[in-house]
Formats: sequence, structure tokens, C-alpha cells
Amino acid sequence: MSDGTTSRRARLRAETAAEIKAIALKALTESGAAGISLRAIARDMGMTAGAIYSYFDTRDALITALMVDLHNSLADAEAAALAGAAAGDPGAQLTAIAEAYREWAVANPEEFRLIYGDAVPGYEMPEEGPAREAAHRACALLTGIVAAGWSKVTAVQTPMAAAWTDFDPTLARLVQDQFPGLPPEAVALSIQLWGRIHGLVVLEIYGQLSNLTLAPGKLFSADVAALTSSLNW
Amino acid sequence: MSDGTTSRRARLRAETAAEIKAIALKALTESGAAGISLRAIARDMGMTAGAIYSYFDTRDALITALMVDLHNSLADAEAAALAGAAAGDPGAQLTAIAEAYREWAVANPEEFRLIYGDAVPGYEMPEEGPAREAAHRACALLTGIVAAGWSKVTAVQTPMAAAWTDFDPTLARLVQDQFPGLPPEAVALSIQLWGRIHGLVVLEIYGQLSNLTLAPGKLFSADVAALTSSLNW
DNA sequence: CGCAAACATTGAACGGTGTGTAGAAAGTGC
DNA sequence: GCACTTTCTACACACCGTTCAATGTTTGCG
Repeated sequence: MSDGTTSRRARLRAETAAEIKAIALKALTESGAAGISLRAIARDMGMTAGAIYSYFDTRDALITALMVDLHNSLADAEAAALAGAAAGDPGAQLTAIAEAYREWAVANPEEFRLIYGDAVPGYEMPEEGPAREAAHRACALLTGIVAAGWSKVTAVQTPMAAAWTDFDPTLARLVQDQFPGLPPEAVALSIQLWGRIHGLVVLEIYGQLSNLTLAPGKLFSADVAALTSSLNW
Repeated sequence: MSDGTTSRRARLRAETAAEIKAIALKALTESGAAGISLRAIARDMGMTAGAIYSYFDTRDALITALMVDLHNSLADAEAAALAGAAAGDPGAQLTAIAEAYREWAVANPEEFRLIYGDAVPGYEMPEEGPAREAAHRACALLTGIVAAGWSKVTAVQTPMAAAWTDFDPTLARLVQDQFPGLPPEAVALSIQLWGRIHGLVVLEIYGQLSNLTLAPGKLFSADVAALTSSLNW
């Protein structure tokens, strides 16, 4: 090979795989997850459907790859918002993340549905690997905020009783390593925060709110404000 | 016609339609929404796929009919739980409804996904009709609880600013008729409550929590408890 | 350089899907 | 009994994902 790390073929291969994903992503935003058709993608690329099988073992594998990218995109948006919030102010941080979460979802509804919905019928997140890792990033950011504001929370309310055995062992060990001394109750709160944020967003993205309110964003922001104030943040 | 109201043919027609829905429902619980295939249903009934088109204009129409039934089933479960809760105790009522919501979802995950997910890609709830009515029942129950406990809420917290124009006109008029004097802020709170309950349930049903916690029910119940206490209920 | 192995791509095929259409069969009402 | 409507079959159409043998094409090694 002429290059030290990547051969010419490997480079072409990566480019083709990226093009496949790009076209699939466009099909997703335009026609939803059901619009991602291997035949249509191949048609767009001047290829045959079977050719794609050199790059992705199956349609689900392609969609999984897409999900990893999208998980990272959402986590990047959250991280960027978090970086723009006042450090040491968990309330502002939580608000920033929550608004970024909703804004990303509203801007990319089909992508959001692909990640958190059931576009791939029988799809199960693999036990390990980049997919799971990418999915963890979002929750990890929340845990960081909770860790920073934990003392303020406990000053005004007694959290639920929780034990480390209530959680996935991998997650438990990860949190204990990254935030030494943080009690399991804080992890429970992190997940609850995620649920709180996720709820209204999911209702909005899936069209349930459009029958009720004309200002879903206002409702969401007010809910987040109530949340931060209830946490003493 | 021999009978006063329903002819023999109309009766047979209703029975066949019910059988189609029943088989579709079984296919849903066993293989998910994607497993609902007109050909498979017809095969089970000893018919041809085309025959189903005398009963449902299209596959989506069949699924919509299923959704109406399921919406009502969920609302029935909530109403039953509500009836078992102490009258005049909004906290107990909210807890009962929330637990019933989650229990129904856990017991019927595919049905829950069909209702609140995107099984039918481009499906939009019709402006009027039984589908929308059935979907409204769940939220209406919450509004009733909020109406009953509204004074207790305002005693401990100042709700978000809201106006009737923030909401769907039909909904606004409906609430104003049913709960005279109830401010728009109470409607906003109802929707927020729904979102709060919905969030963790949706994360659990869609498998996002299984990577994090081993006791999603415990987390949910604790969240509901925190919710009622924060509302002074 | 030459050659064998790995890879990329095609085109056809298989079994599956929803959805139309034409026509036969059967129930309904006068 | 006759006209009409509804139900159903049979078939065709246009898609879909996936597999497979065959055919070029690229790569790395001797």
C-alpha cells in the first residue's frame, strides 16, 4: 500500500459507505424511516441493490449505522449547548441541555423518531459497541449536571431510596468511577430528568400535542423552569 | 330486512370486520405493527387479501380502527383505576392513573407503540371523529384531576403564564364548558402532567431504560410520588 | 512482472408486501 | 323473478429485502 494507514481501496470503500449513509439520511428526512429503501439508494447511486451488501450486511445494519451517527449528532448538540451555559449553575446547564434536546428533535423529527422510536421493528441495541456508547452520551451529560448540583437538591428534598443494584452494573461502575461518592439516588434522578425532558418532546414530535396546544415550546420551557426551581437550581 | 335495525348481511359484515380486527390485534402483539399483513390475515381467515378491502379501504384504515379500540382500552384502564382511588384526593387519583398508564403499557407494549409511536408512517390523526375523541379521553381524565386539585396547587406554586389562545380552540371550549372558571394555566399543567408520566413510560417501552436500570417501575413510582408532593396533593 | 486471492458489481431470481381491476357468486329488496 | 348491491376470487402490477452465480476489478505477494 502506498499510504501508511489506508489503502486506496479502503478509502474508496469508506467514501462509498459514507455516500450510502448520506443518501439514506436524505431519504429518512424526506420520507421517514420507511422511505429508506436499498433499491432506491442504489438507484440514486447508479448501482444495483445487491451492491450495497458489500458495505452493510443488511438494511438494519445500515440503519444502525445511521442511528449511531444521529445519537452522536444529538449528543454533540447537547454538549455544545452545555458548553454555552454558565459553569457551576446546574439550573442553567439543565435548561440549556433540555432546550437543545427539544430543538434538535423539532429540527430533525424523523431522525429523532429513528433514534427513540421503533423504525426498525425488532431492533435491539447491542450489548456493547459504538451504538450503545453513543446512546449513553446523552444520559451521561445529565448525570454530570446532577453530580454538580446534587448538594443543592438534597438541601430541599429527600430523594427516593435507591441502591446500586437497581442499575445496570456497567452503568453503575461507570458512574462510580467518574463521580466518586455520588450516591445511587443521583443516578435515579438523572434518569428521571431524562424522562421528564423526553416526555413532552416525544408527545410533540409524534403529533400528540398538536391536537392540544398551539405553543408546545412554551409549555416545554415552562416545564423545565418548574423543574429547575423544584430542584433548588 | 327481518330485524328492525340490522339486516342479516349487516350483522355478518360486523362480525367479519371484528374478526379481521381480532386477528390483526393478535398479529400486532406477536410480531409488532409490521407483522400486520393483509395477506396473512386473509390466510388465517381462509380468504384472499383483496376481500378485506370490502371492510377496510386500506391497511392504514384497519390500523386506524385498531388504534381507536386501543385508545379506548387504555382510557378504560385509566378510568377503572381512577374509580378505585379515593375521591377528593387528587394525589391518590393521579398516582392511580399514572400507575394504570404504565401498567397498561408494560402489559401491552406493542399496542402502546401502535398508539403513541409511528407504526403507520404518514398517519395523521383526523381533525374530528372517533379516533380523535378516543385520544382525548386520556388527557381529559387528567384535566379533571387538575380541576379538582387546582386550589391546592396554586397554594404552593405560581403556575406558568398561559392563555386560552395557546390551546386548540376545540379543546379550550370543551374545558371551559366542563370546568367553568378553570384558568388556562390548569390546562397547561394537565398537559405537562401527561408529558411527565409519558416520558419514563416511553423510555421503558422503547427499551431505552433497560440499558440503565433494572427497576424501571420503582423509578416511575418514585417520580410520580415526587410529582404529587410537588403539587401539594 | 505475473498471478492468485480478495473485493465490487451485476442481473436474475425468490418470496414477500399493499393495492388495484375484472368478473363470478351470493345475498337483498321490489 | 329480476335488478341491484355486496362479497369474494383470481390475476396483475409495482414495489420491497435478500441471495447467488457470474464477471470484472483491485490488491498484495512471490
